[in-house]
Amino acid sequence: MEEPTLIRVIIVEDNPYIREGWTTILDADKEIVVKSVFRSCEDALESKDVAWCDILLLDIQLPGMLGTDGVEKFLEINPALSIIMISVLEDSEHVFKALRSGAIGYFVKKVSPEELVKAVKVAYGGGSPMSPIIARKVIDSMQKLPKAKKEYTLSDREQEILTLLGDGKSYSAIADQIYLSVDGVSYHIRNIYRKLQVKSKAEAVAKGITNGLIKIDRGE
Amino acid sequence: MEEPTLIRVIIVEDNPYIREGWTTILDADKEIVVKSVFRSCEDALESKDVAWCDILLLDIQLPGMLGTDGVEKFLEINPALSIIMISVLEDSEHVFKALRSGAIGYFVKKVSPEELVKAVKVAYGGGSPMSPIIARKVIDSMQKLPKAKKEYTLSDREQEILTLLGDGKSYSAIADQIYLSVDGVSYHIRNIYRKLQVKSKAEAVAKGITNGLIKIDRGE
DNA sequence: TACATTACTACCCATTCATGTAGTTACATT
DNA sequence: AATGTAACTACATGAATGGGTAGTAATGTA
Repeated sequence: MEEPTLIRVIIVEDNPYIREGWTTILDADKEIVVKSVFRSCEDALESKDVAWCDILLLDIQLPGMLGTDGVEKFLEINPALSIIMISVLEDSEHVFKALRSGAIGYFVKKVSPEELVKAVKVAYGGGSPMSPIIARKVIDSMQKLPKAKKEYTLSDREQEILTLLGDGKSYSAIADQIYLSVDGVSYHIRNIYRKLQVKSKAEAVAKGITNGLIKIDRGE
Repeated sequence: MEEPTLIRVIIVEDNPYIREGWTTILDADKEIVVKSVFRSCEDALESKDVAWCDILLLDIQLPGMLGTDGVEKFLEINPALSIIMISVLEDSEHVFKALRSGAIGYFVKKVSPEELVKAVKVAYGGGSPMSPIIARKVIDSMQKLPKAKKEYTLSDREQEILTLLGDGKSYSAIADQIYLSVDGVSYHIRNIYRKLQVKSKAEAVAKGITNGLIKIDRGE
């Protein structure tokens, strides 16, 4: 019987040499045990081991379902699974697709045995194993999006009202909610329009969201 | 005269012990030279060294301007500067503020000498040095945002019109632009409202943007 | 062929919006 | 004490909006 502290790993990789190489490397570590090995997402998804294991090493270029597409399916079965992509592909497109789908780490196949073992342990410990180059791609993408925002300066009251406009509220609904006359609301909205250089609710909301002026609740 | 291949580092940190410790550690490496050391962003920003160096190690909790606020100022002076935050603070808020402002790496102060040296070299090599735990926070935030989008299926015509609504166009302006009667536009907008479960332009635009239905041009 | 759906046109109407003008009150600056 | 400004209230008005109803041509489906 194995110790309960062993890190249980599944490998999905079509190349038999790499597959066996990884298995050997990981099994050699006394904290890690490779539970199952598959050559496609389809095979792995049929297995019951997915629900029991901790870490999944997943290739992207596989016969049948691509690894990036498999990520979500594996997580549906076992949301606690930590998926590390290990692929020859290193371009931003694949990296982001994988990470946005729910993978928590990404390595290139030329990974060294030490790195592989470390990656599994890091993932098990709640971290994201990835090369600094991959990390940089992620950081760069974070920095790009919120870039083009002009600095509009709205008062607290104006932001509050703009947010309510984003919820589709009418002047009178806003007036009720913030205890103000309809004309008071109108007063602020005029000022918002002037500052944002717009002339309708829809335009104001659009600029408000794209410039981070409105705190969005994706809750509903 | 120094070799041109030396990695030039600036340190901004108010604690003199840490400051000197880092300097000693980094200077001991033969590829790295610490060019200047400051105890506040203000001091560093006055210096001309910022424009010449490669790496900036920046604390967050400083007297005067916070490191997270300083990031943008340093990058204005030298956009090629790679800024690594090294702070006692590890919460998501500070991590994201720093990284979104333009920092490319983040470490906690208990960083080991080896890690510090490695971080500087990784940053110089175009990577993002950060602990796996920090990386995980970043990945988690990536996965959260585009998550809650329900799949609303709008026709091409509806998307087209919704995008125009986002520009603040009126029914008649849209009608003119896409060669349709005002009532035709009204027809589509009603359907958009039904599908998105909203009842005003502002609300439709808000949902359109947050759910990726509107292609935003931040150009203007 | 009968029936349903889609993409409109067309008309109506109460409500809401955008905007102009004209006060009032409170507070800070000079 | 005078001036200015921010945050409102109040009134007015034409234009735009949202929603209901009805009809048509084109397309697809049973």
